Amino acid sequence: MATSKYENLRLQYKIWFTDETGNGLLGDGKWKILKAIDEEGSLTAACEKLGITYRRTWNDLKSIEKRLGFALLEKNRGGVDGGSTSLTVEGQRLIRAFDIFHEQMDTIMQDHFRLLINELTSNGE
Amino acid sequence: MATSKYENLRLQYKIWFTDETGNGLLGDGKWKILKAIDEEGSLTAACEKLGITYRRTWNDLKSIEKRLGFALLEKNRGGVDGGSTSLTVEGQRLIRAFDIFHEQMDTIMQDHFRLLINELTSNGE
DNA sequence: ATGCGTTATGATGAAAAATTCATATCGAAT
DNA sequence: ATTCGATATGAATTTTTCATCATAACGCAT
Repeated sequence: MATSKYENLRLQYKIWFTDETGNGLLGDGKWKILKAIDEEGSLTAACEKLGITYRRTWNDLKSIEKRLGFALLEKNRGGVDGGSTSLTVEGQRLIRAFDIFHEQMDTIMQDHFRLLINELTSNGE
Repeated sequence: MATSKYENLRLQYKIWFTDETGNGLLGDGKWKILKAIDEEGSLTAACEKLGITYRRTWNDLKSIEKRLGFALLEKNRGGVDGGSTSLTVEGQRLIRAFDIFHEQMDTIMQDHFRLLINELTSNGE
């Protein structure tokens, strides 16, 4: 049995943090933004890097700040270079934790998915 | 340290199947619909059960049929009872597989999430 | 042949989300 | 005080998504 109707199925997933009532706090989108900010040191630069609009990103970050109880970002405006945005230590720890979690989930998910596909293809058709 | 800024964080996730190019094929929403159809034996009844519109559901199912290579549903219309919709054997196997996968992921996710929170709360603050 | 309940579809409109455009604010350096 | 580049926001516009309404087609039983 070389091919099966399941062979081109892929698995995708999303994870996100919420508060006790289920309101979204931090998900993949904002996680990527925060990572880019950490690398670039600037919101504007991070947006260019990701190819998303400044306006949109700014809204997203505002909603994070509003919902999360503590600061992830340190913003400075003015100055000779116009300003900058960077992550607080806690922001860095949080995205690092998200990184690790993603790595773990990637492998676990795909492992289990492979098993699932095997089962689907073997016992039937 | 009784409380921490992380203590009311929760984790949520979504999984879905796609084709090789990332187009969504089957996710939680359609999975629930299919389950309801399997239980009710009718699209109309399934929609009422879930509290969603027939029109919407019908669109969703059409998109599944279009993208997936094989049939999940067996539809009959007319007849004394007006008609019916049921799952094919393969449809049943697929949603059963989704069930199992979800169960596995639920426990794995929460286990790893707990570890993550522990790490966040212990080494820092 | 007609009545019934279900599947099948088009058309319209409302609501929400995303994008675009414009503009204000800030502060170090000159 | 003026310049400059980045942050901060409002407002309008477009796009996308979702909900509603109306209506056709179907086929078994009577």
